[in-house]
Amino acid sequence: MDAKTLCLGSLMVGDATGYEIRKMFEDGAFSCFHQIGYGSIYPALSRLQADGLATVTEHDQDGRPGKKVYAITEAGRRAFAEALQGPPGADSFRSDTLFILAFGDLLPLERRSALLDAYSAIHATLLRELEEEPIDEEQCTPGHLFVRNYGLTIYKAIVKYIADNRHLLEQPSQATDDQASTPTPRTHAKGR
Amino acid sequence: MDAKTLCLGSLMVGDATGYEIRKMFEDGAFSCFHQIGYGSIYPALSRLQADGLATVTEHDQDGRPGKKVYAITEAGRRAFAEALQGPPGADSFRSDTLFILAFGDLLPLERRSALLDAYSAIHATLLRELEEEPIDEEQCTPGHLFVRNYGLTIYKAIVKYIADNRHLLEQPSQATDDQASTPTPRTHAKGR
DNA sequence: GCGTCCATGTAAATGGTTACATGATTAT
DNA sequence: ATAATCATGTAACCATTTACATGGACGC
Repeated sequence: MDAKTLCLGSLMVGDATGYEIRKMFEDGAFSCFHQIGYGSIYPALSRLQADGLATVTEHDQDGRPGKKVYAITEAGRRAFAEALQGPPGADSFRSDTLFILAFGDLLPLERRSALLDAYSAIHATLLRELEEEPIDEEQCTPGHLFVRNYGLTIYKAIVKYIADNRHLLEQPSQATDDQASTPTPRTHAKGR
Repeated sequence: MDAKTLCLGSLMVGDATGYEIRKMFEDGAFSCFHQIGYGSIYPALSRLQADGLATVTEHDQDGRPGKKVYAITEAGRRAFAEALQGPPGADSFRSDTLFILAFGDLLPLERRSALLDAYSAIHATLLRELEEEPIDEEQCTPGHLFVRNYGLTIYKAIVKYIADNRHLLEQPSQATDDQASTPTPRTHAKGR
């Protein structure tokens, strides 16, 4: 899903500046399933405007760079509806933390604990932010509700999983507890 | 986390060809939290070899291109342990399906149902594959167990969430049930 | 016969992230 | 004072994805 469509989606919810759009993907409603930075947003908004899919209103503010509030046009709504038509691309999930944790036995115990703490904390924060985010009765569609609750549910499941299973990784047993620079070589399984 | 480190991780588990490494990220143990294609793997393996972090053994097979089995070296193990040291990058999750579903009220009912069915089915499949994947007693570390169970737990949570909440999106009530080319314009919230 | 699995690799294109450049206001 | 928030935009860099090129074996 390209940045243009993502921005159109934001504008479907309401008029916004580039700055506000990024916030929607950082904190807001969309944060759990897509993220984009300024580097994608501003060029996308320019193209949207050039293509007649959005309009701009400049609100000059003393000092600060003039706020550019974008609004979706009728053509923009059509283009968005059309973009929603095609078969969706596959989900993609990447987690360095989980990858590192998979090799936890190469790490000292404190580091394992620190990683687990941080990973739990970040999801607890995300959960809290989603919970606290006000739901605008007026324009909260069933779809928005569905994905919001989805986020809540998954974040909760993650926090719970870590609490319930961190003991698996926090047994001091493992190979080396000191940060040995020579990790114990294990015998490999024969190539299939 | 770059492709080189990812490949080293694969080789830590056991010797493998580029083809087999990709499978580990497509079906196997790592599939739930990182994915890479041939385009990243083969160049990475070449560089690994050039840097002395892996060795190759060519098993010529009649007809087919010679199988190149890579094995991690002692230097490779050290490099991998070091790569695990730094602070992990943030997780990244992207889902076109959830984004589309968030705007479900622009879609006809059948499409909403089809999307939900497909999304549930794919996670059910992923779940089954992870469950069926044999766990090699010998070399199954606590870390591997932790991330495997993590995958199982999350996939289960997703399938369950969809079953429990799809009704939110499957009410025929919504705006247009026929695929209207003019989606009902809603009044926007004032920009903040 | 046709499609899929095994198996490797390269090249181009796409597109996103990061860093840079700028600067006032507001809260601590 | 200092940090964070508001606010826009560009350019270089990096990396992944996609398409291409090749081809035998095996099951349907």
